Amino acid sequence: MGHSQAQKEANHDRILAAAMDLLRDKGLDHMGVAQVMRAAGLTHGGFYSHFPNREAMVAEALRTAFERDERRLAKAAAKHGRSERMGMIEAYLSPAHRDDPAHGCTAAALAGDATRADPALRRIFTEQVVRYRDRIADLIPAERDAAESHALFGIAAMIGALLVARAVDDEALSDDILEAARHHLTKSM
Amino acid sequence: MGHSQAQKEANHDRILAAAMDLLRDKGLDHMGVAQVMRAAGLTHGGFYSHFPNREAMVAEALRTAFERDERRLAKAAAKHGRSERMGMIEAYLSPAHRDDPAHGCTAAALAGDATRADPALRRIFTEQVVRYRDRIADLIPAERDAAESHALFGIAAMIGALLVARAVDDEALSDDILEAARHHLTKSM
DNA sequence: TGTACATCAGTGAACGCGCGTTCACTGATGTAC
DNA sequence: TGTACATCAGTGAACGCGCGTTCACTGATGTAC
Repeated sequence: MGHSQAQKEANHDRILAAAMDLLRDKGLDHMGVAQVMRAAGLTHGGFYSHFPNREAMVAEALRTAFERDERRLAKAAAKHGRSERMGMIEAYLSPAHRDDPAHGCTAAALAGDATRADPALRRIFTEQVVRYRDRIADLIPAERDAAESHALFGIAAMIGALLVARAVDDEALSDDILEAARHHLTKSM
Repeated sequence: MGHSQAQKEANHDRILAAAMDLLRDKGLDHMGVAQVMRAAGLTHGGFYSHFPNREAMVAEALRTAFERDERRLAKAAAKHGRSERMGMIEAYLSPAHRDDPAHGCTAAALAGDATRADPALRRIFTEQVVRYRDRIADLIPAERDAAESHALFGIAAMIGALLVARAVDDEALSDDILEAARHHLTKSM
């Protein structure tokens, strides 16, 4: 009830934060407007003074989530070193990351949905893949083409491993998948 | 308009075939009962003389789709040989496979959805991953544990590559992803 | 072999529910005097 | 500095649409005589 510019901005941030978590947790299709607003502590009607429609919120949440993931990677990548790269792989393919999709890699959480998503969302997803490729290729000591190829493979393999590890309902098997991916990726990097 | 046991069985098969295609094409959540029935040349009301509910159809379609994928792999795996294995990887990671999900690998088509699916469906998915692991490990000349680890990594990497290649809206980039995965996987196999 | 009858696969209208969106209303905020 | 007024973020009921499910009905199939 009532409002102020500062309040509105703060609420917008809370809505967006809720949207990002639900996006990664429930997927593109299963995050409802009312659910997001409830998670942000508001009622669903007020949604439309923050976004023109659901689609716009999803797009902004996706873009913002990618920006933050990207910034995190950039920060980690700043301190180069082979052991750093290994550490990133270990962290990405950890049970902790598998078990907390809501706060994990957005690209992995949405890779499955992206195929069938609106063109606008696929565009955002694609741009992020490109950024990841470039950023990771920078870390690989090889000719540019080889480095980019290596990076693309690494991205695909890590996302695939995380996805399948999450899809499977047998924890031991899921651990095996992560372990296998950690083993083979750290070996080839 | 009338019926016969033979007709019903034939219709059941057509419904199931339509369901499998739509399952892989649209995903677990976007295949509608009416849509499946229309694709099978029937009206939606008759659905319930074939299945108790939507969930049962999805489960049967998923099981059947996996059985067929599995049989195809078994047949291909029968003729062993290193070049055969390479051929399987090449085919799996081909643009043709990427561009025709409706008739492609069911596990890849549904890896994203499986995470958030009903327990019953996750069970089916998991059992298929296990079968793939065992079947593929049989082809790898190494100690059993190493072979299974290699198989799990290969499965995850191939699914991941296909998924990301499908998600991306830039064909050149998508081709690069497939190419990178083919390169690195055939090298390590 | 022909005839009357029961069965049930398939039809299409209707129902209920969830969800995105709209809308009349509210009350605190911020502004004009 | 105080007072009257306009704005608009947020509320909660209501609407429309899609989709899974139900149901009364149909007519060819298959059976009983």
